[in-house]
Amino acid sequence: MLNPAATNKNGQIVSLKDTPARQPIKLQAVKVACSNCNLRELCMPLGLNTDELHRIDELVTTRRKVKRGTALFHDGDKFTSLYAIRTGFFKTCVAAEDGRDQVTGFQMAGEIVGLDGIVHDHHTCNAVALEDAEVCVMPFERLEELSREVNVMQRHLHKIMSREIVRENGVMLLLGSMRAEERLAAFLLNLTQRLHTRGFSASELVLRMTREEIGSYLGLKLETVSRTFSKFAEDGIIEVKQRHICILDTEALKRIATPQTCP
Amino acid sequence: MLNPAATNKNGQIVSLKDTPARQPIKLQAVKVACSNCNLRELCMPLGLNTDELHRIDELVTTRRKVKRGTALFHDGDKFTSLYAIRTGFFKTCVAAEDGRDQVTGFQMAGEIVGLDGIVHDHHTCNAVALEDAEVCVMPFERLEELSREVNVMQRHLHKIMSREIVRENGVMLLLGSMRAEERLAAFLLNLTQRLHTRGFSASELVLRMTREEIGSYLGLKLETVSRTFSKFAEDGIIEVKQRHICILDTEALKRIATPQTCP
DNA sequence: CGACACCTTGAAGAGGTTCAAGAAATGTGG
DNA sequence: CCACATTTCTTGAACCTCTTCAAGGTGTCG
Repeated sequence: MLNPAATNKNGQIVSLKDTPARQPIKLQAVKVACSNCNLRELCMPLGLNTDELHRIDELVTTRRKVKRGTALFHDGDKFTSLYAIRTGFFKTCVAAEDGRDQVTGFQMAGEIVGLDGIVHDHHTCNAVALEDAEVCVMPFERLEELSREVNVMQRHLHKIMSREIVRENGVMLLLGSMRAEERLAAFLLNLTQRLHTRGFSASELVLRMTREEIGSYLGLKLETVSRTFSKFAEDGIIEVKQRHICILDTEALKRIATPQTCP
Repeated sequence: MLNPAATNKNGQIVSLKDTPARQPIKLQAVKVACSNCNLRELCMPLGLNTDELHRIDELVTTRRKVKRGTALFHDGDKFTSLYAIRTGFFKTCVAAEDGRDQVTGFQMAGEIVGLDGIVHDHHTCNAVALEDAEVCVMPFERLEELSREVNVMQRHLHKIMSREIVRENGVMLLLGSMRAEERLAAFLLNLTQRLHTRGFSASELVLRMTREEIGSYLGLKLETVSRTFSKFAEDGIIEVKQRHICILDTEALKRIATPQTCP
């Protein structure tokens, strides 16, 4: 029903409903307008009136392209803006002094990164593109101004931050009390659910990250991730071909991710 | 130098610099005023002018007492307010369907709880007092109104949320990539540092939570927490008498919490 | 004083890690 | 476009950290 292959030639996730212009036009020449953006319902509040919509078009003045493997921002960078992901896929990670680092999240189109920077005026994590990406730059001062004047925008900003807090609570639950299979099952369900929201298949996906990155996020070693994938495949729950995953039995994944205490 | 026993008869942490009135006066009769509160510098932004200070006094209309072991709010409760802790000590925890629950944080005087509720208009975790406590109720609508009108307040609210996000990033690093001793060392250092900020000793503390709650927070079993305490004690790093902890060698704890890759 | 919650410690066991080797995919330069 | 280097993934075997199960000790509160 839904098209699992709604990606461009690089396999990137490009859009919710249609594909943006592919011609190599100068970006500066393209009018950046949230009011016309097909991702608006993911980044922006609903229920804006015409006037408010125009106000919001003043928020994003520039877009920025980020090449695969490079950082949108680094730990320590001055904080100036939040970023709404337009295309591509990111990871955020924090680094300990001894070099260990921990992936704290994976972000896809329509999601916001950069919230970590607000508190100290400097970022405290790295945001790295896992595939060529483009983000909408939202200067934070302008965002604050806007949310003083447009109530729904204010509430929206607060919800975005609260959502991130709640998401991290969930990750803490995962890291603190789940076993390897439960973690990976929960991870796959989370990814597919978010992809599904964006119009993709709920049963087929292409992982944008390595086993090591998945492991870091889930508090496991890459070998454990690989083994657990293999186990799921043996059990007929998923099909694995490198980064291509087919989910054959969603219910089984759900049972694994949220085990029921037998009554 | 600093008085580690700046607690009231119940061992509660009561204040930053002096002790509030102990007489059993009706709370409604006491004028609630942030401008006079000795914890203001912990909850509220600095650099408010006189006018802004008075505006802020309109924010907190009521205080609420929470008995030890009872909840300030539950998972599922309607979200109405944020709470600034005035006295006492809280834990927040999320519950999985199967009954497991995960402590997501411990909060002390001057800290804010309730941020999880914003995104869905309902709370998604429980906030439970670990000792008799009192909180300042900050109706969120009023807080939003205030932050529309007082810029420093707006920025402050954003920083509080961002700080929580950054804190949780740190916990994810801990849960995802540290070993038991590292976790407990980091935990002790974090607690004492926060207590120190509030005028208490940096080397002596009384734990407000059980070994099980510490374990839940750190992703360990209570036995492991207990054993690790014992190990630290054997090594002469701390002294443990039930919930009374004396830190004898802070540097050792730091070395354990952030191991250096030998050069 | 007795009941209850909390903490400590030991011994056995399991789940995940570490180390290692090889296979598959991907990227690079001639 | 192919050869080669590099990265990524898989799988096995030994090991280790933490958990589980169990028992006893300590402290607290009605």
